[in-house]
Amino acid sequence: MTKKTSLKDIAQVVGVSTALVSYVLNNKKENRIGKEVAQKIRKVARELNYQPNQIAKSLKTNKTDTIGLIVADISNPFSSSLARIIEDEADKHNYTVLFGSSDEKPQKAQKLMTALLNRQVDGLLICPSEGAEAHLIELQHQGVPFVLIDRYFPGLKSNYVALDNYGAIHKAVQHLIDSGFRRLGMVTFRTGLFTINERRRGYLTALKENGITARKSWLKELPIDVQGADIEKAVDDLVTGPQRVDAILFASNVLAMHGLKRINTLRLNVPDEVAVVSIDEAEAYNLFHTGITYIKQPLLEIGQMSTRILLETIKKNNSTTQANLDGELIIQASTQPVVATPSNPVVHLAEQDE
Amino acid sequence: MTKKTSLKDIAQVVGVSTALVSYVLNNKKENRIGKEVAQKIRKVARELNYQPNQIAKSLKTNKTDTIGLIVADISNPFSSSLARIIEDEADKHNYTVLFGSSDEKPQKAQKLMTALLNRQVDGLLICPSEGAEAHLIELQHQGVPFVLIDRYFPGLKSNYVALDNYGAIHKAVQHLIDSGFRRLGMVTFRTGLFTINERRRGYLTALKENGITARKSWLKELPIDVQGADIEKAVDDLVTGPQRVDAILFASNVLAMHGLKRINTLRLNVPDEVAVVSIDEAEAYNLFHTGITYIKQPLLEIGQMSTRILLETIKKNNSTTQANLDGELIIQASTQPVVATPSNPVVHLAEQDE
DNA sequence: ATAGGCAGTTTAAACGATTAAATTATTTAT
DNA sequence: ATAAATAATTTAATCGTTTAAACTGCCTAT
Repeated sequence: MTKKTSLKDIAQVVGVSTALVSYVLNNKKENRIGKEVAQKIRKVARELNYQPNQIAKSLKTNKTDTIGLIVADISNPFSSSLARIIEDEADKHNYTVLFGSSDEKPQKAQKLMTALLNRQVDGLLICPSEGAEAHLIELQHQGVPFVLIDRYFPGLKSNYVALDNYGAIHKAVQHLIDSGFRRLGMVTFRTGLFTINERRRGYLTALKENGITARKSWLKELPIDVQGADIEKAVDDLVTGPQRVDAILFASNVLAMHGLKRINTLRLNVPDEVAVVSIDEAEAYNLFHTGITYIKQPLLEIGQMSTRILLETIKKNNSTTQANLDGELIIQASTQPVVATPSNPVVHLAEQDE
Repeated sequence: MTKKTSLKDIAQVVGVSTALVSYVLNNKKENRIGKEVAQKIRKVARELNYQPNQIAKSLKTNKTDTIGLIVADISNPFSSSLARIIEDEADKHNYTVLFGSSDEKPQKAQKLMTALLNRQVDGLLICPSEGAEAHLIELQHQGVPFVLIDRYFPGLKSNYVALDNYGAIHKAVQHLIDSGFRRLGMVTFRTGLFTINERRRGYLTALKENGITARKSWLKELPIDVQGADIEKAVDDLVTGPQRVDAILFASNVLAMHGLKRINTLRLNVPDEVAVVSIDEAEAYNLFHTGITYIKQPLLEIGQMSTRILLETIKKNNSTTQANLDGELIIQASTQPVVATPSNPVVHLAEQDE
């Protein structure tokens, strides 16, 4: 790369000190600088196409105007949509975003954070994996500003912005029950993550409140690094056998994606043979033969809010903000009450088997 | 943030100069450093959890081990998948990725590049928008290493890695014709971008070679910042009227997404009423009632190759690499030859109307 | 006349690393 | 014993900025 022009170059051309050039270009000490010199400096800066070296600036000011974003996988639509919102919000404040994918692996997340922090990011937006808690405490001790996104740890007093998972799933389950479904399967993750387990709690509580005994076989908990085939297997289990369900709730877009694919392959009619609700939206749902009822996460709000909180915290480490946002239940055809037909008599077996 | 330990801190504790600490921790002058001192330095560094300040290092070495990625929109699955591959490849070489979305707007792309370059990224991976050429030439003059991804300008001698668009579309069209479809619609973008126009050329040439006269109404060219409704309208036009097509080729995943949504809404049977081919793959296609034939871009290769070329160029500005990679045609049910049935006699009207 | 004030500008240190060159200490050869 | 060679370490400049403090004229008030 050819050398870029520095303050020194401008100073030399104009015949002043670099300090003065710096003052002028940063509009400091405005009233104490000669008008003509200021103008000349600005003119020369423009002519030489001066671009400040942020690295040098950062070294001195201890600020990089850069934030780090750590998600599980940037190629996941949830993550990339969020990334885009965060990028836009950061840009509004002249911040730039460094990113990395943790693959849900704590040690990879840790390595990422170190890399980002060594590059002196001013703060972090983190979608934490299971087992991240200890390291987050470490971050707090170091005084690194950060905001958790989508997930948080109830025992950790930190900023976070997340969906009210319990409430969202509770709402979805209630809707299914109100629509006449009673044998409700759920495909979710098996993990120690509080927010994910809140989804299970929402499901179980709503069933209980409606006097439905949850069957063990209805709840499919899969590892967080699940493969598509496992999800398909879970769906197979749910829709066959004497204890088969009449509705399935997918706890994430990845689960729904593979689940719907399987339902598609099995040529199951939705909602006649099985109703479906998903958490997260996905453009993909539009391609399914039936509109999919889903819980719409307030992504824009999550992204903007978390970014703003982070930038606030960077400015002055004040209070802790914790936000549990409401999800909106978007009702589509996949949970329409089933109308009885001769070939498909509506018989809800929930209370009568065994 | 609490102050991190610096070379100076270590030097003070051990009672040596910072230079020596630097030499030890970077394994320089290995044979000329006392064994015990070296060990002690390493020990103290570990104890104080020393993390080098990359900013300071960068200022001195003029290297940040950071590359910038500029795509049209990081939330687009094509971009985010690529981003993930690039991230992984960069990580292998201890590079970190800064990203930004240009929204296909040249001035936004320019602003982004300036921001990234001021942060002294070592090089750029760019998916350029229309009108970016002048600015890329500027980059070359500045000696900024960069590699274009997915798109390039034939008049610009620069590194690039892209799909062989002409060949890919040609292959897809030939496949449609071989499968018995003759009235082939195409939904693509209207733009000055060479690579996009290569898609149109592939389509028109393949038609011509097979003795099919392309009809103007078969080719739908939409603005690059197209809205979903426009795409749906284009599909409506293609599948209705006396000149209606029997197959549609979508020139990108965004186009296919909305197009298939519309086909879904219209309850058109694929491929009986209209065959479909798409460029780019998408998980979403799995949710469609029929498997979608598509051109699979060698994403992994594109991402890895472009990153490697960039890192090579950063190391020593040598030659120019230009790669046009082959797309693979993945044939699914959406282009199965239509079998005649009483209710759906196979009559291809291509040559007989008007 | 002369101290004080003000406008305009420069000096110089600092941020945290790297690294060529200089320095000091030790060993070896004569 | 002494010069030369080698080993181990330090000095000091540098990267491109920022910014407190010092400086230089000039003007004004006493």
